[in-house]
Amino acid sequence: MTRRSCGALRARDAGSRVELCGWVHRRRDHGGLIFVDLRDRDGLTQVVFDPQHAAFAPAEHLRSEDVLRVCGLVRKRPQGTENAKLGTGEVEVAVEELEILNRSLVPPFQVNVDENADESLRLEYRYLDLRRPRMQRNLTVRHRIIKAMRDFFDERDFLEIETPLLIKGTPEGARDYLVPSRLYPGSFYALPQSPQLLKQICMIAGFGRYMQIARCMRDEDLRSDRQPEFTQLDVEMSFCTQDDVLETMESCIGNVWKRVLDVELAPFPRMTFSDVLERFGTDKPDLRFGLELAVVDDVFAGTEFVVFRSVLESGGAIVALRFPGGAALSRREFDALTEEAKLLGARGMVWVALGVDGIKSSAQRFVEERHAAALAKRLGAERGDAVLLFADDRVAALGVAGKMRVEVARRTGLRRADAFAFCWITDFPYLEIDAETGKPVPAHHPFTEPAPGEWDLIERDPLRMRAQHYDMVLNGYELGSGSIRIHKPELQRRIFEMLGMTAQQIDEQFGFFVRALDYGAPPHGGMALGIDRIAMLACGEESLHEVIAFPKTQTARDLMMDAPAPASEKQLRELQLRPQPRA
RNA sequence: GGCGCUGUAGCUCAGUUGGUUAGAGCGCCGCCCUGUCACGGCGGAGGUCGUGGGUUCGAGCCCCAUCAGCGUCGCCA
Repeated sequence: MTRRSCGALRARDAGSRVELCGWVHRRRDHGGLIFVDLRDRDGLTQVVFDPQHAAFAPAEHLRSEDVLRVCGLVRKRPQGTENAKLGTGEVEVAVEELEILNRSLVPPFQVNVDENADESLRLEYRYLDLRRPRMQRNLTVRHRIIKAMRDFFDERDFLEIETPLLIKGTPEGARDYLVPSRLYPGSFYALPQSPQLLKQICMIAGFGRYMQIARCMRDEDLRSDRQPEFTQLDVEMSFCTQDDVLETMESCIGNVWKRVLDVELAPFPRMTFSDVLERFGTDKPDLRFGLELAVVDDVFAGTEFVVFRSVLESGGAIVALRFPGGAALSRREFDALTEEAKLLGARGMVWVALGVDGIKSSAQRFVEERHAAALAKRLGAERGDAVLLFADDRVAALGVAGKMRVEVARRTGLRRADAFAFCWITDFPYLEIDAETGKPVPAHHPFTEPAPGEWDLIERDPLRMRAQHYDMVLNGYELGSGSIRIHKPELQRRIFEMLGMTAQQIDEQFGFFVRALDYGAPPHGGMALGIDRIAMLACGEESLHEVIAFPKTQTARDLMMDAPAPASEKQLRELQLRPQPRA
């Protein structure tokens, strides 16, 4: 008698006696014969109860999700009753012994059917939701991804080093989750937004090659692709160039896709930030389809059309997007599309339908055959397509056109669910103008090394300075960023000063780090990739909820545990905390 | 924090212009059935429509507020 999983048995096992443990997936009671599909993580096996055995009577009262141990004889199913849909479908187990290990209440939603429950109900009864095939499959894929990553870096002589969860907060960046200190009332640990400084210190400590599957927390609002608590593949290397990091991370992902999904990835295209913005209107382009944007100021040079003319005169741009087959849209549909564009931030939208019987446009009087021909040529559009035009200041027009590009692709079915289009974005600007203060601030984090030979721009033309910073993008999602770090203490202080920090502030907040740089910090760089997003896309899912065992809702609650929850008086007293009455 | 969508039976949903006893499928309960696998057949129970207020002779439907889930903008160095 051997224990087997519910997905294991095959025709060759016929004749052996086995023990199976699992949940009642479904029961089919024929009166004189009862079939039960027994389920575990591995699959389903049909077990049969025959009236000749003592197990038959209790089997009449089995219900969905009861937990069983059965023993019996594996036998081939009678000819013609095999089930090709099941891996175990050639055989069944004739039950000789039944033990009901536990009963289940009637579940609040059907566990044996995918896709039928409300999100909040699934989260409240997450243990039942996780029993379902979809979540079992997704979490298995997630496990394999993480395993493949660890194996890959182990093979390359990286060391996994755990960094603490209770650390010192940083005022910059995302909002910290704070943990009050009992021993130091009024003081707080912060939970890491990332192990950034700690992994850099690991380089200073001489470990050379670090990786970690790291939990990170950010107290910001959620999205379907953003959780307050997430897992990242965190990597750092010493004595490396940007190309070294890119090669390492690309190989890692290539390995993961090969080992987990058996998909051979092509080399990732590399694009500069300014290039990708011009072509796709975003720094995280979805490259599963073309539909590249075109700036068509020249096509409309000297136009009488007041909207375009005023934008051009004020230094703005007109950005064109091809809509394959879009000429078939009705005016009503174009109007709806225009509204959609406005919701995405467009000031307006001009459409040009390149119909077989001529041109139609929302700016009919100003769009002539020569305009249409020029647009078609620039975009590679054909008769039957439409062209959408957005006029605004350059960045805004590109941005809206970029969002509409994705919408057009969605409508025309160009976003293939089974395609994986990775790319690298490089040469980001080092600084951007802070919208509130109008001052230049680092576009990413302040530990990034400027592009080679561009340090001196910090005095002359800081906004032209580029960063040795890079993003990995997949299907329009940012998977993660990395950079070559500053390793010279004086340069690091320089950046902090540019941020407006005094020497004292630098010492209070980052003193430990700058001091570490003072003691022989090697040149180093690295990257972090969001494992939740990687798992989501690898599983073909559109929400992180589907690849995280116990996710938070959009309001950062755990519906199963009902967290967060108030602390007891005793706990608050010990921490010397007192909740403020609500204003 | 702003805007939007959703909330009706255990679950997924339908519910006409506000008008008697709020429907369906699945699930559940009972009976029957020895080859089903979304088993089948017969019968049955079950909801006052997220919550609170308002308009009205009358509200699932209209209005206001509120809660929850989701989407989106802000935010995410």
